[in-house]
Amino acid sequence: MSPIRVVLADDHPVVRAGIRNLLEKVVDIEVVGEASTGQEALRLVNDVTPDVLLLDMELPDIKGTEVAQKLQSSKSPVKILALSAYDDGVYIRELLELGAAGYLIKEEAPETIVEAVRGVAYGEQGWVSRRIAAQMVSWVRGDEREGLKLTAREMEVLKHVVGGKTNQNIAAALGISEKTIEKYMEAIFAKLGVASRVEAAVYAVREGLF
Amino acid sequence: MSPIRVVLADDHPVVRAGIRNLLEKVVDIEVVGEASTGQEALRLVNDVTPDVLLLDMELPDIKGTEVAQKLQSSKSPVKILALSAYDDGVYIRELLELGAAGYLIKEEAPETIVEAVRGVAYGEQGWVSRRIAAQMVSWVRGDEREGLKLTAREMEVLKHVVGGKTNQNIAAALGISEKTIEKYMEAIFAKLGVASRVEAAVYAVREGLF
DNA sequence: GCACCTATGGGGAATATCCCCCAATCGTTC
DNA sequence: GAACGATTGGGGGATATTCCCCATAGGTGC
Repeated sequence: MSPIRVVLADDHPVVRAGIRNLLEKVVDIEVVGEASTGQEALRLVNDVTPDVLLLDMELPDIKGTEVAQKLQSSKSPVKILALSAYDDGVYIRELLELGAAGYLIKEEAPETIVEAVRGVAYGEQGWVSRRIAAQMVSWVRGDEREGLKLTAREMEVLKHVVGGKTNQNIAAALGISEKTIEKYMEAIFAKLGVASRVEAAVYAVREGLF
Repeated sequence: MSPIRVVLADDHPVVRAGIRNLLEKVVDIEVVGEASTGQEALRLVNDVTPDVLLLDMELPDIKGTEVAQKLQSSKSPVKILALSAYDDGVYIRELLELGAAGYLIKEEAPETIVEAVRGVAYGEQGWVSRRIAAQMVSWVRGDEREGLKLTAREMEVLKHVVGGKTNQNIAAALGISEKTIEKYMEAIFAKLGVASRVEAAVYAVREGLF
């Protein structure tokens, strides 16, 4: 059987080296490319058509979720195995909804990563870390607060809030009315369950939304 | 000559594996221990007395700066080489003031890490990444804002700000006038170099002040 | 002793924020 | 085609924030 072909995407050379070393210890996996940015990752996947893309969420240019989205819409057959330092709910939800085959956190034991790569390569879906699984339980278990998901526009506004912008600034930046920004603020507060822009910003930073 | 003995402290197994692999490729370096928490790192350094401690700043239990401080006050001869994903000024300053031998960012090329370990082991001081060096230039160059350090009271106020409290709330909580809180806010903004409570809160969360 | 920092407070005014009210358009979904 | 969500916008008003002005009292340092 031919080996599983893997592309690594992570902005830290050390992390890439670590994973590459890890995967190449086993005979049935071959690392066929490394990318340090989202753009590179997309290009590489197109060029070398790997079986699995090990995709870090914290890339400098494009967000991991966007990379996944682009691959999904381009009907790429690559299996995406997301890798993140954080177990933040928003990312996980988004990723899995975008059809990622799995989601691992970096605290994971090295052997688990090998297992996961092998698993998704052979078609397993929903390969997630134990801690992620625990978190997903809470979503299913009653507190399925639909509101958690911000719209694209709301996320954009929130990003500016975190950047310390005033409603006026944000309105100018987005080219829409300040009144509309106020509307978004209200929606954001309601969805995040907070009562002020400061709390919203703190929430966003803590959850690693940006 | 006996090899350089190194202890790795990082909460991500993958990162540890990567660095270990990297360092063990060269004959004059030996990894004699791995820690995933600050406590473990402290214990390991005492037990195996390595030459160099490669210390990640984002540990789950104790902050990297505290680990450095404890080692410093216990007169440990270990050379601390700080490792962080971020080039944030506060950490760097604190670390270097605590006598860390160097500060690397994870974006660093693998070979540089080997060089840095070797450098500090042989007594070099102030081994920093190029990007860090660039940042330090701005500190030296005139804008030597000593004010960066907040007073105890200011920290207390800032903590409440992060908690989403209004000036009125904070005044009530601290049993002082709202007007005084306003004064503290102005001082905090000036010292942190921000222009609003939102920015101050975001700064505090990002720097892990609480 | 005098300068300096920390902590405390008042007055006033220009903005900014937040929370209600109201509404239209466009796309998807049932 | 009707209902829903996403996006856009207006009006009005109660608070909150920020930035100036001013001040006093206590501690530390040289």
